[in-house]
Amino acid sequence: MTSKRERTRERILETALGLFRKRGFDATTMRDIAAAAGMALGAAYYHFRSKEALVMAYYERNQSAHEAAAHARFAQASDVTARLAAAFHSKLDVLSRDRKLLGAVFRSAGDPDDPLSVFGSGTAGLRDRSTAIFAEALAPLGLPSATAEVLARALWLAHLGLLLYFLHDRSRGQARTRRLVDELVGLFAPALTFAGSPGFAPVIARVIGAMDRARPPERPSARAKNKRGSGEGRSGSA
Amino acid sequence: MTSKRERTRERILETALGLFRKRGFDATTMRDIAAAAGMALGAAYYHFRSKEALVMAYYERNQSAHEAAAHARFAQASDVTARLAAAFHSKLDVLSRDRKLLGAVFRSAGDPDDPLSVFGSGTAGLRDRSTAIFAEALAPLGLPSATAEVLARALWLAHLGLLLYFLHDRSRGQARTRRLVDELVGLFAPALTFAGSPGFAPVIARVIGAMDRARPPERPSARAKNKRGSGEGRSGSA
DNA sequence: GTCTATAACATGATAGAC
DNA sequence: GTCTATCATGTTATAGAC
Repeated sequence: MTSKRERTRERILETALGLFRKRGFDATTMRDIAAAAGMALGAAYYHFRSKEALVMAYYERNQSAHEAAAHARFAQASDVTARLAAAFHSKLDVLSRDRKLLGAVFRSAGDPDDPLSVFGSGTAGLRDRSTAIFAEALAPLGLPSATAEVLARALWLAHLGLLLYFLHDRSRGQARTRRLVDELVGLFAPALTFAGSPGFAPVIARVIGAMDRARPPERPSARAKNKRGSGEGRSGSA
Repeated sequence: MTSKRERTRERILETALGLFRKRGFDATTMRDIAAAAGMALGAAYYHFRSKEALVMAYYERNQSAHEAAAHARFAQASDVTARLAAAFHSKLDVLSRDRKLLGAVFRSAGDPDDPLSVFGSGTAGLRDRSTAIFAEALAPLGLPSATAEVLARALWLAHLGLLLYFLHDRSRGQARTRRLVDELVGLFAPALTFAGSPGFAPVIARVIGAMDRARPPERPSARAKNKRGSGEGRSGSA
């Protein structure tokens, strides 16, 4: 039994996505969404604290879709080249209708205080799930776990870049992005085969060391939603 | 002799940067800027068509600073490892005070229609200048020009990633970012030495081919400033 | 051409009543 | 949970002073 809360949330999200797809993210206002969902502006904000939160909710849902799609493809793909291509292509498949929304995901990337930043702690769960798919793609290599983890993270990063490319790609059906995936996977996947060989151990160790030292210590998550430094508005809970 | 126009522009930009640095980009309003610069809101907009345009003006200026700083360092650095480190570190030097502004640069990255997007045609000039610095760092290798160009572009891309890391880096003096530069440069620069050797020619050719096919054809620059699909506002020049 | 003063607008977001 | 104000801000517009 879905609660009323959930049903309302769903209705808002569905309505918003429809409008985003049709007009784009910026051209769709929260008032449009609320009106189309048959409720007042405030009600929409009650369920989603910001317009970008709607995109994040969508993205969370899509993560599940990506997992399903990737797993389906993985079942047919045993070698790493095919599995990597499967991981990337299935992501593109899942997002194909929604390039217009995708930009909103990146908008907060450069703001460390934004809870919705792709790199922030607020999205860690989603990030881990996404990274896990790439780890699965690499599974047949049987790499040491530390190596596999580093590679999966690197692939997740590359996948972000790919989405950026995808989003800017005006070729029909984003054919260029599709080809780019094939070319890059074809180029680098064979090299990965060597990543487990003993000769590369020192290199791998060095990369792992560098990435470990580089990884920021998890901060206690500063829940700073207030952009306006002074403008406390009327939120005066003195 | 600087025109009045230029002097006023300078004053606005300087004031804005001061406020951005102190309070951050979002917390600084155009009204604040105009007031602090001792002029009316309209005057600020007369000189800068948008708030982000201020950031871009700043970025343009910083590009020049980076060129100067990098060249100064290049004069002392002959081997590629040192030159690459110089290129990256000088960029960080130039931006060190301004991490709070940097986020604004990335905000529009995911919007293909935004003239200020780092990947868009509106910023092509700045992008080329920035890429050129990395090409200079590689100069001692004497690589074929096609190879050098591909590598320089790749480095420019990596440098964007570095800025993203820099911006999120909360370590004191962004020490982690500094170390990351050293580690990555130390790791990859030696490998670049082989990029010119005949054995790697086929690999390089393949990468160049992939990147050429992937590069989008320069579009005739759709100067779309109008985000709101329908909202023509009052600009009704029927 | 540069700027002031002021009003207006659309939108994202919030507070407080019901 | 939902609605009705109400706000702050980016941005545009207008009319005129120098």
